[in-house]
Amino acid sequence: MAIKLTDVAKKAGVSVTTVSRVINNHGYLSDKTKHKVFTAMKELNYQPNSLARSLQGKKMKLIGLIFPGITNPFFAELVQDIESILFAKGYKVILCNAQQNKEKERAYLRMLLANQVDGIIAGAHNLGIKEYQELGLPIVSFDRKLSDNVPIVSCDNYQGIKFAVHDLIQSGCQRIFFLGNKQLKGNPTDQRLRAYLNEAKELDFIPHICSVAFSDSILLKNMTIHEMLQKDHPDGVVCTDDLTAILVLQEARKLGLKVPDDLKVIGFDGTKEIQTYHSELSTIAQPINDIAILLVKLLLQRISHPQQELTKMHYILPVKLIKSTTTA
Amino acid sequence: MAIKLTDVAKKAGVSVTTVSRVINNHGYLSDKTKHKVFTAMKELNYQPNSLARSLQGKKMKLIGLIFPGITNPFFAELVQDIESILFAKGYKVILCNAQQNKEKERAYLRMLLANQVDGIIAGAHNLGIKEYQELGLPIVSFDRKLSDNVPIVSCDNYQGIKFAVHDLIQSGCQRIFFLGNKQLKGNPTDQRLRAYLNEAKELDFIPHICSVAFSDSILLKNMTIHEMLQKDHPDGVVCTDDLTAILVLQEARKLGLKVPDDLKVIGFDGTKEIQTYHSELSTIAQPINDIAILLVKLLLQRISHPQQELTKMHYILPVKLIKSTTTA
DNA sequence: AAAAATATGTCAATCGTTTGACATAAAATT
DNA sequence: AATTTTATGTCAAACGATTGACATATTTTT
Repeated sequence: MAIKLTDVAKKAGVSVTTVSRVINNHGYLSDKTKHKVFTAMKELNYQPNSLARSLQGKKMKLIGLIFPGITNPFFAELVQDIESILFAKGYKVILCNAQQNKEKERAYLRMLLANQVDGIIAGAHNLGIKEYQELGLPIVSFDRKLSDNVPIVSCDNYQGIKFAVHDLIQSGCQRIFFLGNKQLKGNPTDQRLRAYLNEAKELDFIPHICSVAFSDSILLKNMTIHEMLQKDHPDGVVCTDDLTAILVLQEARKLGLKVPDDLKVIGFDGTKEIQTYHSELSTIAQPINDIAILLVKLLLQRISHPQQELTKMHYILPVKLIKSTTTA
Repeated sequence: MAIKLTDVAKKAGVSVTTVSRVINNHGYLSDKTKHKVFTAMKELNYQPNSLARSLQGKKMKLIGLIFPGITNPFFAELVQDIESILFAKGYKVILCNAQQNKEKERAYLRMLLANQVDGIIAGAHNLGIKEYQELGLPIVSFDRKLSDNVPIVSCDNYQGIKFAVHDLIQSGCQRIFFLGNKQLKGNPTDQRLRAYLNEAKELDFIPHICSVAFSDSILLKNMTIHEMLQKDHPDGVVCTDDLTAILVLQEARKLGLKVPDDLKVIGFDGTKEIQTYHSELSTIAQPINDIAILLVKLLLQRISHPQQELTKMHYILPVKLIKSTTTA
């Protein structure tokens, strides 16, 4: 059995109450006793049982992270940053890969509740608003509208696509396609398509939307991209994520199209990984680390002041154009 | 406050004991009562408090995953697979990004202990054997020797590099370099260098080792690779991971070397991501999903039969050569 | 009709920790 | 020397669920 409070008390020659008081710094305590207790704890390598503590009302210091998965480098970097920041603040993280699965996400929510997490950072959103509202837990959301009382953090999606379109225009493109999800669901990411359409009007070019969904298989995406390139002859493609942009580059190569001469491509996300291992790709970089910092900050605020009114519901962080050779 | 046992009992019109019995299927129970209780649980959306249950000695159904991080696609895919498999078996996962940090890893171990995890899957190894032995927890390890009583799962590292070398030889290479970690620490991955050296002897070529560490920065890696390509003029490079292989391809392009004509490159890992987004790269593919399945299977065995003697300490799974254009 | 099996309830202890109430003793302040 | 402050101890009740002991019905089987 693991070491417990009574063992520490015995070793230190004090009562359990005193040990507990030392740990929780509660009531009067002499330096001598504190020292005795701390050394006993060290010698026995004592770790208070989180479960028992939190039954008493103490916080579990546990956060649930719900994301579609971590194989997309964007989510991998975001989740890793969030975990690191939380760990530094003494929090632990339960990882939930919800994929595109409603039932799995619902099961995760129940499980997180049963495990007394202090809060949730949600970046996957297969469920309706209702199930999130009913939780009665501090939640913050990345890039999706979950419910009226859940703050959202996102990058400046509108400005990002505006940058992208302007970059292509300045590089001389005339047939600029939008490649991404075309469904508008009331989420911040809807601004990407909005920005594209507005800029088309503004800059007077004809909008062309080629629709691929996040959940489409690679084969399907490749097919769609192949058809677009072959039939519609775009000279510029704005992609709503970097991975899709790379598929475009690969299909272009197969078709013998020269990038950037025949075709210019720009992505979205700007992860370290893509910038390192696909350094040719121009992209719109989301400030991943800042997003992570803000998500954590807002969540911890909600946790420590649950009934405090939210002054701001939507936090928009700036994006950066990273120009490379695919739009040279 | 969350719904608890007493609330369910009241709603169902039975005693708490009965509700607990229904949940744990313990003792005599009529279908009628079971039904009453289950409907009450559903109506109230009741979730038993895991903490309280596991104070009673029930398992937390919680597993700690210790890995260097998840931004490397190999670990991302492995961790995601492990999580999915565990979730399907009713387990939850605490994510630990140990990086290259001894202290962080130690802190994670303490934390996992305090949170009463049922076991640990370890893929990061900054710590010595001792700290892992002292845990008194079921552990399984990926690719590293942790301790005499911790089973190891790894791919067939030796065969992998042997495949790689043979592939380069068959493609006509004569100056084949090994690019990776050259330190031997008693881990299964040591077999990679061993295989290279043995094959050099066997096939009668001069071994050249270019050392880059997993923890080196990208800049440093690039510099090392640049020098190797420029000074030593290899015509084939065996890399111990795909990401490094891609750096080689990028540096080669900068130097105007034609791949595969002037230089052939082969990687190691074979993640879905690299195969999709760097489909040009020849590589040795680890069976990631099978590794995940086996790690979980072994861990759950250790958890359910903790004192059962281990019949086998090292599980080696086969690798596959995936031939593409960088070794054409 | 008696015996056995099934079904439910009451009560209390337990898991490890926290915390308030209360007692008491030593040290510091008047 | 009297009073206040500081330091520690004892005791017991929580937190929410589990489970064994025991009692008492209600069914089912002989």
